Amino acid sequence: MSGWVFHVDLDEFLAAVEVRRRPDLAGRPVVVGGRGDPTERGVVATASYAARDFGVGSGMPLRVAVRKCPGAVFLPVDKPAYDEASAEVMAVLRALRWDGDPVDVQVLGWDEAFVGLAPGADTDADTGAHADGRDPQVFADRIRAEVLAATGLHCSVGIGDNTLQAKIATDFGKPRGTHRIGDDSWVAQMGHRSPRALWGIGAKTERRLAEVGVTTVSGLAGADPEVLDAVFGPSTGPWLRSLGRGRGATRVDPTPWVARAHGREETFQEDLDDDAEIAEAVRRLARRAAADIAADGRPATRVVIKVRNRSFATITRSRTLPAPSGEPEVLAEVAVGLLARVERDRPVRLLGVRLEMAAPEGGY
DNA sequence: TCTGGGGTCCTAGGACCC
DNA sequence: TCTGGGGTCCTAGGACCC
Repeated sequence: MSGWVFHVDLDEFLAAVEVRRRPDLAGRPVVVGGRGDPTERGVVATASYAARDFGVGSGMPLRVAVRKCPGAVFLPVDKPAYDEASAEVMAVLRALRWDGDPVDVQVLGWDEAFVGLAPGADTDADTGAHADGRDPQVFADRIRAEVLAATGLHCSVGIGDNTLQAKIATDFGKPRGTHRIGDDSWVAQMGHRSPRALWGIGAKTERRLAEVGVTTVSGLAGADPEVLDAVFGPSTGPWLRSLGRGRGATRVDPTPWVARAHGREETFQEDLDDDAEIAEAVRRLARRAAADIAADGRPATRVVIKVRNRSFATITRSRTLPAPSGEPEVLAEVAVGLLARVERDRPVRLLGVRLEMAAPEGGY
């Protein structure tokens, strides 16, 4: 074991950024999502805690949210504002020092990151990682205080012996708090819970695990590896078992994230039923995605389109290009051409175009 | 009351080749 | 006599996360 891992997660991030620039909204139910119009198609991206008291939560259709909380303030998703606020927070984290030693930061998304001591700082000869007298609780409180002082935003911090434990611990600390889960307390804190509590296990996997008799984290830890492999495959099976045992990366990886693909998709306010209109929409989405990969300076190797019809059935069609291309019109033609391979029998609610890119120079 | 938009990774079957 | 077997690429779909 090489040291503590911290997981920093901003509280009600999108709503908090909105409140920061509109202090009159403080304490009020605020719902950020879609274009900010709760009569439109769209879902809740973030609800403030005051809105959550009314039963509003992430992923909920805006039309449902407004029914549960008619008095809420509905705001559109303002990506540039959150990009900016996120960069502020990450800069604070990167500037942190723990007893004078620098830290590594691994960004997971707009509002969360792992933080850990950079290699070298905590390896005090052979004494072991936690034997150097540092108090992780004190440092976690410092992280919260510094982020708040520099950005005006509240966060919660999880402490773990690895990334999985730290990530899960944060939820127990929310809001505005800290919590620790370590190898020494994993079973006591997590053993009795549903596997769904683990980062990476969703509703579907929870159900499939239950079908083979695994209904708790401890049950997953002790499950027959052959059964897991047979049900989930030779890669996913061992990984699931390791989750049950509370295993995760013990090092924070500061390598900057490099995108594999860029995509654009749109759910239409009114379903499209005209082939020419559909083709034109695909062309438009392809051009936007092409602009995204151009900004990355890498050509596309493969084009994928996505078509979701009125009954929510989703079809994808893809083509690997004979040679990589960054030409918007070439990519748009390929995307439109893929439409011919979709037998459409009803109106379309969503169209998407994704461009997979060539690996950057030097690989990932 | 219908269910966003941005991503990643894994699985599985068929084609193709040796 | 039914028609090895392994490796790799391509395609479609599924699951998950923020």
